[in-house]
Amino acid sequence: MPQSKNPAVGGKNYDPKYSAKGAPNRGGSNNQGSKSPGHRGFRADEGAPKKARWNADERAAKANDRPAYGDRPAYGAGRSERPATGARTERPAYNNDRPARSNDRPSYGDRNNSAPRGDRPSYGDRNDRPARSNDRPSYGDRNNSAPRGDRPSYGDRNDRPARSNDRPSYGDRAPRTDRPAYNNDRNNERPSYGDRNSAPRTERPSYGDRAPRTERPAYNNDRPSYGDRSSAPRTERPSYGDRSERPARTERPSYGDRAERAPRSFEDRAPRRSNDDRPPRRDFGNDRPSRSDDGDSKFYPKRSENGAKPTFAGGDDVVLERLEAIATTASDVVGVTFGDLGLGENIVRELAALGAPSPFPIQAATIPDVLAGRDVLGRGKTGSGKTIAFGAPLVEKLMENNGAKDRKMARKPRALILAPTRELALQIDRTVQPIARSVGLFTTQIYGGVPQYRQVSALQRGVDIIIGTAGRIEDLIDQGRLDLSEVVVTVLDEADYMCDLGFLEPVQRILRQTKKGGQKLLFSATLDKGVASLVKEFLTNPAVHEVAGEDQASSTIDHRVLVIEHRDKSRIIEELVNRDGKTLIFSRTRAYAEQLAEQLEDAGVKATSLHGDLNQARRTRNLQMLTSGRVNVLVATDVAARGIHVDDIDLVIQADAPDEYKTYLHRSGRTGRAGKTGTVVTLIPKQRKRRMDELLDRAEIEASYMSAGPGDAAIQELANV
DNA sequence: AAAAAAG
Repeated sequence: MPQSKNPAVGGKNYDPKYSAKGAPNRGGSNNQGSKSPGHRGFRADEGAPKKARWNADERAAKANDRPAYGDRPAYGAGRSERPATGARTERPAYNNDRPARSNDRPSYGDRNNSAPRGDRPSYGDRNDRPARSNDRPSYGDRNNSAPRGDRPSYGDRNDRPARSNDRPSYGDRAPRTDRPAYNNDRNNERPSYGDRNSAPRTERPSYGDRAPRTERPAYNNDRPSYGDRSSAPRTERPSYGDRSERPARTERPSYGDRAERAPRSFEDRAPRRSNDDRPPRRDFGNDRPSRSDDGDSKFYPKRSENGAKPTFAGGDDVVLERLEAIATTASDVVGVTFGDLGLGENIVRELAALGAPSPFPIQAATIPDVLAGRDVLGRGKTGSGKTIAFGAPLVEKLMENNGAKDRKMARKPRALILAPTRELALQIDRTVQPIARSVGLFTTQIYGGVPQYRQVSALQRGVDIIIGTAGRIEDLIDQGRLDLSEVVVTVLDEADYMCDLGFLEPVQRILRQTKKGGQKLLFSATLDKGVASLVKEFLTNPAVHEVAGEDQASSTIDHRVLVIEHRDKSRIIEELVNRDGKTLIFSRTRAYAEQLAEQLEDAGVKATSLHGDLNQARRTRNLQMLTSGRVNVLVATDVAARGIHVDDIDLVIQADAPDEYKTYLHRSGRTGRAGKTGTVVTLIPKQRKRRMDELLDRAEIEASYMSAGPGDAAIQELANV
């Protein structure tokens, strides 16, 4: 019997709860509900709301219903026993696969009452958890809130008048969103014990360090709080999300230098490789230019002397194919300030505080057009400052038309930023939020994997900018809790990726919910014709920008290909990772990422993993572990390929070679940042050599090949580059 | 194959 993910209705495994997944018409009023009243999927019948939501009591009851630990699936249970893919939270934790772990620690039964392990405060604290909601200080901000259990339903919350006054700045609050909600974590979604175990016990410095609650993944630790900001020495400030994705001002190659380098003609650049990276689309038909046309500069008009900008003919497939763009060179922006570009004083000041005193080329190129209200396609290589390129003018625009004066409750959001992964959405918010706050606008993150409560309540208080991922945004729309009809600016970050199979349709559905004629901004380091369908439907006469002189020749990345025997892969990786400095390893599958991380840990390497089979709390925490340096090695799937910034990754290992040149570019773009050097090592079996050649060719990357086996000195040298 | 939704 085939393992269909979408069994036919009535099939043995059919579960109405999941039937709407991915279907264009979601919220499926035609779905069957459970016939038994006690079942969570029970549908009382026609008059009922389309989704019967649990109330607090039901939730509590549900929590109590949970089987005792002893009744749960055996810890040794393999993944195959896991329920259908959809049921993430219920699945036995990963670490079930980690038999080694459980040996060196007491049984679960012992654990609850056991004495503190190492220097970690007693687990007693944990067992007391239910009490948390009472003494937990942070929610005290919401001074009047009833205890969780009694809290009014979401629908009632509009009535709370006090909110807008005592609301702490979003800047201060942000970490909470990230934090797995207590209730959920404990009652519904409590990380399985298996999950917990996988935290590297020995390295865990203290309980406080590891609980997401105290540690607040990613935020406070890494940078001074907003309050402290002014006093924090700018230069010492660690990366700030995307901001740091670009070279530190002081360290990047001077523009003068870059300008002097014989500028590689724009004609040679990216568009060429875009031509045949995917099967011909019907849209492009016979008009697809052959590769030999590439050098024909008539497709790439340069900026004319009078500065007149060639325009992009929206809907013209041939032009889009070539992604005709205005190339801005670094020398064009010398001496230009953000103020010159049309940004207001507050924003300019905030940008400086964020470490961006003057615009980068991609920013200088796109900001005026965004402010002018045009649709924009922007391409700038990884770490070239794209987040600010759209974030800052977006805020400026929102402020101009309407302003921050109108802060009424439950106002509808006016801008939307879509990202492909939750981590990226978070990171974008870390950059955009302070800019927005500097002019009194609010942002909120809307992404899955965390309870929706906080997101919904933020919406009900009223936010101006939404930053999130497709699934949860659609979910909230379906629930009637999110209304995009006033969204006048929409940004797609990693826009080409958002047009990939699986993303395109949700993105289209979301864009259709936004205000007609609203401005659309599409950005990506590898922006190409793949966005054609979106451009055609949603954009009007977009301005297309890219930055000249950003090619591999100017890169600080050393690309290596290691031709190896497949059976040696793990050992070679172990040897490569035996070094100082942060290493990011990409794996094709989640399972291998997990396995490899475990293997490295067993070998004494401080390593962890990042992939979609982890719950969001773990994902955030594990990424933070690399950021903070608590681990040196992160093994990730392509969830970490795009946009994610971690300072000082100096080695990227591709345990599995990517299939697409764009993936290669994005993965390798995690290193060599801030003008620092970085190395990318791709492991391939020799039969893959030819494919690899083609891929590198398309990516316009020059890499050196080398054959190696375990123990070869060459590997140690590589590790120490 | 991965990613993106569950109160």
